[in-house]
Amino acid sequence: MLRVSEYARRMAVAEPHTPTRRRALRADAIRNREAIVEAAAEVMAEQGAAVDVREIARRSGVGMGTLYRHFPKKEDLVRTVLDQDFSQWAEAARQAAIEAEDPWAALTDFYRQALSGCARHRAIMESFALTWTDPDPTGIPQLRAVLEELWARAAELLRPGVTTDDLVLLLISLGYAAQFTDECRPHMWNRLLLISLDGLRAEHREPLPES
Amino acid sequence: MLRVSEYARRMAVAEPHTPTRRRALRADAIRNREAIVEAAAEVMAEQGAAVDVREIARRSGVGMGTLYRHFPKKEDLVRTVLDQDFSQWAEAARQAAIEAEDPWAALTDFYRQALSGCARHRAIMESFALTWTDPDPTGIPQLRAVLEELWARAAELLRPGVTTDDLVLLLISLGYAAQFTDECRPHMWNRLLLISLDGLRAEHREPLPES
DNA sequence: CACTAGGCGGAGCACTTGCTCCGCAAAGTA
DNA sequence: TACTTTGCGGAGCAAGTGCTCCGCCTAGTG
Repeated sequence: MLRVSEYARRMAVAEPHTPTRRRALRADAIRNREAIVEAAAEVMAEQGAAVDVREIARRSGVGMGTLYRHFPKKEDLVRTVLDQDFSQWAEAARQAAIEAEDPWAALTDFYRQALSGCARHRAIMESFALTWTDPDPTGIPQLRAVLEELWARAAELLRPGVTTDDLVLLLISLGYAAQFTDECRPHMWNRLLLISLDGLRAEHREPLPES
Repeated sequence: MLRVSEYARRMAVAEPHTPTRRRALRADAIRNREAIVEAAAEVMAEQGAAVDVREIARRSGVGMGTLYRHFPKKEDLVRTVLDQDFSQWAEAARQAAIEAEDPWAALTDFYRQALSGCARHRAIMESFALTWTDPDPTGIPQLRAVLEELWARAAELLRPGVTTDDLVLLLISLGYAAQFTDECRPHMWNRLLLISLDGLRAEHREPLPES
């Protein structure tokens, strides 16, 4: 019969990275992990997810071995950063919306906040393309939920037939424009936003085509 | 003193690919060149310009040497295909516009034609990103000219303050949406288009922000 | 037909990029 | 402090991709 400590060691060998670790992470390991995520977020905002892993290691002042110890696949790191940044971004936009006075201002402020985020974070825009058809999308449902609520609040003011999907696609579409023009004409997307939102108003009664 | 033929040969050695060649291209060379461009156009529409050169060689039934003889850099081939496809695409959209009955229908038909092209040609969409800030842009001026004309024709019907640049950016923005949703919801972009165009109508008088 | 310039094919080079391996360092423990 | 276990660093491997090199072939010519 095995003693408990013996059993624990065997399990630890069998699954060294199981959630119930034998010991807590070492202090330097925690520091390094945080530095990696921070550097990755910075560089992914600038260049998107296709960045060289060596660049992330360099910026975080850490070796390749360390990086891959914490994140066995590049994809793991990318997902971690995306989960974090996408959530923060969506939450900031939601806050902007709930602070608004009326339903229409809520919609406008939501888009304004969200789009200024898109303009400065390449990886977030890219993540739409990845998660749009993903069976287990990361953040889209979170975003959909917010837009669903804004849609419901503004229902009376919205053109008949407009769906939450339309609002999501509008965000993605303008997000691309925002990123596209960010360097040479930083706030040009505001004009398109105003135009599009006016097109969403209830006074337009021409029915929208089936998608 | 040199004989003329001798002189010509020396020149040919000095600049073997000068427009005034010593001889016309061989028949097989012409066939191969066309096959390469055709295959490249096909694969770039599917996958964008980042495609593997070997894939183009394979599809055109030609070796790497042949491909690089005709197009010394991948960039040369990409530009050739893009010039061709972009022009065809822009021309098709222009045709759709001039066949329309009234100025507003012209604008609508132009966008509809252009966007259905965007949806099925990745490289054209990508080329916007490349040529937007390019000092010597390939096709954008051509496109701008058409939109400029449509803008002038529809001036009375358009919201005050709307510029040709707004129309260009709207096209790019919706083009992204069209491509984005092409696989799962092929014509969803039509809804956004209708919404955006309604936002462009003269009845909206709220001034647009400076860009 | 014979000859040759021009064209062809694809193995292979150079570089990038995701990832691994293993000798070494140092955090945590008794 | 001495020792063990966890973590660290970066050279180097493997696969992908742009491009070259060179021996062979053939279209066009006389």
